[in-house]
Amino acid sequence: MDRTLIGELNQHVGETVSISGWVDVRRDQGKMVFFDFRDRTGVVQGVVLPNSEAMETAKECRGEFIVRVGGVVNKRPEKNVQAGKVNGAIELEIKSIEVLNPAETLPFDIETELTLETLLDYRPLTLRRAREQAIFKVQAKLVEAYRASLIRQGFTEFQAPALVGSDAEGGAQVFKVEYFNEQKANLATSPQLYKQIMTGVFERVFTIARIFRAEKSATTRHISELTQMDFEMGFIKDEKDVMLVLEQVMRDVAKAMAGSCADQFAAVGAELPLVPEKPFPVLTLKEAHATLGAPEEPDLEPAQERAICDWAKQEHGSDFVFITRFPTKKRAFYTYEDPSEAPYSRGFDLLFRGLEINSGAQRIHRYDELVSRIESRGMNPKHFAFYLQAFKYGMPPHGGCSTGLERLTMKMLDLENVKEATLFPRDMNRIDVLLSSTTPDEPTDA
RNA sequence: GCGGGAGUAGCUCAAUUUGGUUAGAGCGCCGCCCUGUCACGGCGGAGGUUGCGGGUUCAAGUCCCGUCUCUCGCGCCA
Repeated sequence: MDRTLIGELNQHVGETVSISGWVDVRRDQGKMVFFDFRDRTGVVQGVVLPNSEAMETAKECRGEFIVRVGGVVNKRPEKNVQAGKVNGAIELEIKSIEVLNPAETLPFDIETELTLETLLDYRPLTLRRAREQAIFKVQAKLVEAYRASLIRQGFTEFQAPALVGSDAEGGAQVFKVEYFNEQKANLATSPQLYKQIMTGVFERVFTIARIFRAEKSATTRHISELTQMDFEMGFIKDEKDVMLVLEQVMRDVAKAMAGSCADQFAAVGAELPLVPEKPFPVLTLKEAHATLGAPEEPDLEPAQERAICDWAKQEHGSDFVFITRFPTKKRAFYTYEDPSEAPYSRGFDLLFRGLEINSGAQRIHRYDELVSRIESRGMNPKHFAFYLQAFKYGMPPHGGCSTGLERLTMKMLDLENVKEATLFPRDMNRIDVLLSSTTPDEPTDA
């Protein structure tokens, strides 16, 4: 018999069906055994009645067993209806159970609170929890919405390389890689330079790239491998054009969350993002410090980021707030500075619920200017020759920005640690070794 | 990198303040019972080198030193 999905069982009341999935919970009452079964579409209760042929197998089944279950979809008696619960009005009267694969007892309790360490040590299993499923469904939807919004706005997606030849940007700590012929290579810390090159090709581009940072940071918002959602666009007047596109992306993302992730937000206990009808509030760095009654500094401290976001929520009903006009010396070398605006540059950060989730700017587009900026930062333009070709041969005025996917997911769902928003987080002390249990003799798929 | 907090059963935590008999609980697991449960319930049971090493003491989970790990904040960053 064909498989019926659990989420569609309510359309098959009175029919004999076959479902396949996991044993979520078993409640053995002696003469009767109840189960909750789950598949990708939902959960349903099954009941093995006294004297059923399935009883012997039912007694053997435990949590996480993979089973194929045959039975009849029944309406529940009135007094047994579970209001508000998925499939709460039906149940499966079990006629047969086939164990497709047994399972050992899980080393943790599936639906109780776990420490971060346990959560990550048993990641292949903890990801099966309803909460974790909700988090990564939301993350998938964030990527989908980001991509859809930019495509709608005329952007072309491209794939950025993760292996790069030199530490072009400086600043961020890099992971070194042994390359062919004793050459040195690094893992990319950003797709930035390739993104600019591609702007010279397609005018409006974006990439969703894995990047790697070897910073020795132990915080709730740092990981060593992360996903950066970047776009870059040509023919802008100034950084405000970039901010407008980003704001539209964030509005589309928020709309997607409300439209298709309400259940997931409820499962995690998070609030949907607060998006103002008016444009997102914008403060210069100077104004931000003034608003907080703090002395002017070259950047916002984490506590100040949280305070400004509280202010934006109170005064503008917005979970989002832009900060602009950072000192040029605090920004990356390619950041544009108009002489009339010095020493401030045309960069911006987007704060969301107390955290910087995006950083962007208008970029330098003139070759000579870029070369002299590189030199003034103590770097050698020869090392950037590959990149600089794009600027020597016709590069439009342009700008772009970069969103950290894990941070966005974290704040979207009000999670306490970015690692909760990362499927397989890498940090100073954690990297899973998938092949550690295989001996050299043992062939692997890798 | 700097500064706090923590490490006790498979999981989540008590017991540490003020050192003192046999280190407890809930969940999970195993056994028995249970015909309407839905975190089912009841009875019973197994399960511990208190992260590791050293020290103080008649006596250390508890105090001291070292070390490893986790965690939070700062720096830095997305």
